[in-house]
Amino acid sequence: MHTTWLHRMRDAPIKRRTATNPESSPDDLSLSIRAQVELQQRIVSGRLRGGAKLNEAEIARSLGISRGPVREAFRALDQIGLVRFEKNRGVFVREITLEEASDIYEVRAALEGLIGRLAARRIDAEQIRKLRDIVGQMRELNDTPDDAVHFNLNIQFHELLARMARNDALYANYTRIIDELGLFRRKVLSLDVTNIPLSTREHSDIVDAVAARDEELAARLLTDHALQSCRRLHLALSRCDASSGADHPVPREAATIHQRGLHS
Amino acid sequence: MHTTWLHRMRDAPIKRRTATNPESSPDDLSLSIRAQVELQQRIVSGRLRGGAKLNEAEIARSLGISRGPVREAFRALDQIGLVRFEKNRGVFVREITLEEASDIYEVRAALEGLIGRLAARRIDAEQIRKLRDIVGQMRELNDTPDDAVHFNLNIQFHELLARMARNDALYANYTRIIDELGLFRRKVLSLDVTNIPLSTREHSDIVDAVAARDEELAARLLTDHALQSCRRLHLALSRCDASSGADHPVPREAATIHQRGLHS
DNA sequence: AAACAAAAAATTGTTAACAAAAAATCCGGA
DNA sequence: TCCGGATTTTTTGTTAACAATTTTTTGTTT
Repeated sequence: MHTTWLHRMRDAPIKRRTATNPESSPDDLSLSIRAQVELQQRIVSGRLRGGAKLNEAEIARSLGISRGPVREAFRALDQIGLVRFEKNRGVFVREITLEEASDIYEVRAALEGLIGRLAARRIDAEQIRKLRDIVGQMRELNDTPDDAVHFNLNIQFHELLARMARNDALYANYTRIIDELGLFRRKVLSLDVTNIPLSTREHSDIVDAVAARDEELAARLLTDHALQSCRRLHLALSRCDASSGADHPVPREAATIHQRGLHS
Repeated sequence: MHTTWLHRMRDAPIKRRTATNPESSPDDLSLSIRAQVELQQRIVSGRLRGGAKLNEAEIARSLGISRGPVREAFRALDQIGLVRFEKNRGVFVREITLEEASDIYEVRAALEGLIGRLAARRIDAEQIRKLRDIVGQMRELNDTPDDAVHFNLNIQFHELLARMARNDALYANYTRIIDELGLFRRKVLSLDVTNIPLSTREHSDIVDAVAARDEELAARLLTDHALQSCRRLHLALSRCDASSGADHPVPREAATIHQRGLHS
């Protein structure tokens, strides 16, 4: 339930304050949450690129709020892994190395496996129809390839499947990882790393496995699919190696908690 | 590297500001981070129990700081899933239902599988010795059972193994999930849900598999081990069902982002 | 010009005050 | 005694001011 309100917000963004629906006004969201949503969108969509410095006062001004809520949003984004604190120096959009991306892809592959298993167990006919619809849209791109469109369909497909697994913790962890990989979006989109017909075929096979309720096969296909994506990325990146050398403010040391635990 | 500084802090807490080591002073940590560490420990250790309300002013006073950094710490803890915001009502230590715990255990099982696979691939002799040492300590408890001690050894074992997988993203996600399950600590410890000899045997088998570099076996054993834990918890909880009815401030609705993504 | 030091400006970390909402208290009436 | 409503108190959400650190600029020297 509460795991999906933000996505619902995207699916049905027209909800405004009305007499019949007085509680969905943006006033229900604290300023720090609104700031977090805004910044998260800017980062994941690639409008704010990796390494960029986020100026508290400037952002606060641009959002029409004060610095307090902005700082709170920063702390949340830091935990998500989209942003990085450096004490007395500021916060920066996280930059991801190829090694880190590979690590994340490995985790994603593990989660995809579980998603496949659970989705195969719990999916219903209507949901299968939705998946096949997306695959159909992918097929149409075989004639007129458009990497950006395929990219979005791909994300849609996997996000939908993740929801169908009906495991809130899994979904939350999955979407967080996808957002983290979104830091790579610009690089991935610039290199046209995807073979659209091949990718479409893989998605089609996945739907078939899930529809057949073959948990093992669905798990294996989805795991391999994620690992393949990682591998393709590697190959493409190693091809054009010494390409872009961007100059960002050089960090010195990270002083944050990020996402690790205690176990006292 | 930066994924482990907090744990290193626990391993060697004596480091103070010295001429030779001037940078490890607590002054390097912002107040919000110190607040987060403190609160996280209190929650994960069970000193702050689920549903408890966290009063900003009171906590700020007890830590000798102002409310600003405390609020920032709250936002971070909210993202981790240890705390829950309710607008204009306050923050509460998150309560976890059995269903949620099961979901989290499923995710944990998937991650444990990957941990087993990678650890089997990358572990070295010294690390194997460390694992066997922990298993040895577990065996000593067969004579004088102590659930709390076994609990800690168990966590130590898995935390160590997670580190040996040498995948920062995996480790970060794993420890976060363990902390989340720590919200269950009180319940788990109250019921003596673990069969110590059996558990010890399972850990011994896991070390053997990893030491033999059998990735498949290690992955399977660790996955099953996690699922078994979940199952045992289920059984124990269904046994003593209508036990404790605590009365906490009743929440109304969650208004937070928690850990989900956007994908604009 | 280049390099260094000092001063000035900008930015972050922290605190304190203010505004608004919720919770607790008080009080009158059935 | 118990219930409902108004008032007071407490607590949260937000902003603004202050302190401390870093960055930039300026000025001087070689």
